[in-house]
Amino acid sequence: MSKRDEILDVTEAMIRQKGYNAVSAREVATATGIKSSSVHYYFPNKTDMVSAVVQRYTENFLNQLGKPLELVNASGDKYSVLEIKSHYVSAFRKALKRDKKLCLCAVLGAESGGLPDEVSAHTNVFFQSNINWLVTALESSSYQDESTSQTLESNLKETLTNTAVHMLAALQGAMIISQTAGDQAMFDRVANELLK
Amino acid sequence: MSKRDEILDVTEAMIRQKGYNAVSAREVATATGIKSSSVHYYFPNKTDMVSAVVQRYTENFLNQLGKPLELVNASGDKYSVLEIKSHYVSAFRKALKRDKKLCLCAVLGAESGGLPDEVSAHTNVFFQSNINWLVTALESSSYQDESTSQTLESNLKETLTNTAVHMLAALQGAMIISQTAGDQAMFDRVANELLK
DNA sequence: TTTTGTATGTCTATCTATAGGTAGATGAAA
DNA sequence: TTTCATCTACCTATAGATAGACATACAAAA
Repeated sequence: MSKRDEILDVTEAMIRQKGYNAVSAREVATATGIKSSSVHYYFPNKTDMVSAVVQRYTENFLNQLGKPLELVNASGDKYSVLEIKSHYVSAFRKALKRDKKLCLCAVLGAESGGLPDEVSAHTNVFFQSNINWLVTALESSSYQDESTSQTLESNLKETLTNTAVHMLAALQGAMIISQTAGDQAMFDRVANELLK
Repeated sequence: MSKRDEILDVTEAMIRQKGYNAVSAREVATATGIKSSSVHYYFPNKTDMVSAVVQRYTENFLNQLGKPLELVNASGDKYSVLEIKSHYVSAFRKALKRDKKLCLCAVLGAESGGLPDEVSAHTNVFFQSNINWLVTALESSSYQDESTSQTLESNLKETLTNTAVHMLAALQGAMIISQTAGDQAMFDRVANELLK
């Protein structure tokens, strides 16, 4: 792995654990076996560095989700609404349980009032992309789903957006509460509610 | 108002906007018209200061909610489940719309991995108290509510805890997304979903 | 083939600003 | 005359950032 990528990895992990302002170039440098001036060689300043982290994180996360219109299960059938939700919840569950850390953008979003504009803008992109992904995925499934056939089509997108924002918000909040309580079962309570 | 309270006010506001590590004693001092050494007169160190902020915040928040077993509406009737939920959602809506700031504990929870233990412990108390409040309030209403009569009583508390954690998580997440997006309507989308 | 040039990645050393915190003087109030 | 609340002055550590030296590697020119 390139040094640049190592720096991004370390920075991401540290921010997810402690927040933007608790991470310094020196600390990142030490953890990657170089000096802080070498960190500045790759990223002229902290804003650039963290912006790169957020962009890469967003990309990776969306890749992990896959294309919202190409989700098929083991039998080759298009995902149902419930399967989409379950798939989406799993992405966050993994992030929490595998890395034992919050979502990067939950942390940055919480601090967003004190971040460089560029960083909070990228954080917002993460949120908006997630909402888009969910709406797109749910939309394609909803047309095949009888339960929504009563809904006027003009309102469908609005309704799905509400669902999407709700899911994203609940999952972000669940990770925060779960981590603060030191109890992963808190996350599962929310995850289960979302799949009811 | 006492200088001590002024310091707590300013500190709370600043943390809610920018996070724990973006707030310094000097900044707090300047905003309250004193010197940083005077801040240390009231609070020997930052951990003490922020712990006091969190405790006061939790107290105030619970006071604002009222006693969970004494909630009555205009007609003098005990709150229904929906009324309880609506009452609870309103408490956060106020915090967001009046102060234009996140919940203090959403911010601290997100940073909790990098906070002094004492501070994150107090943050956790906020979360647990909220969950308790909701479970207690919902419990008293659920006994009167037909829709839950099928539920086995032994499972009721578990079920209500799931609902409570879910609501808290969704509201915290909604505030974060809303603030990052600079769009309060995001919060309302979630609030409406929770009251469906 | 040797030399020279240029880019890459790293370092040491350093700057300025700010952080958290302390010591101890001072003046007003009880 | 002691307590309270404030100040000035200061300390040490760390933050973000920069300048410029140095080594290596590889490519073009002599």
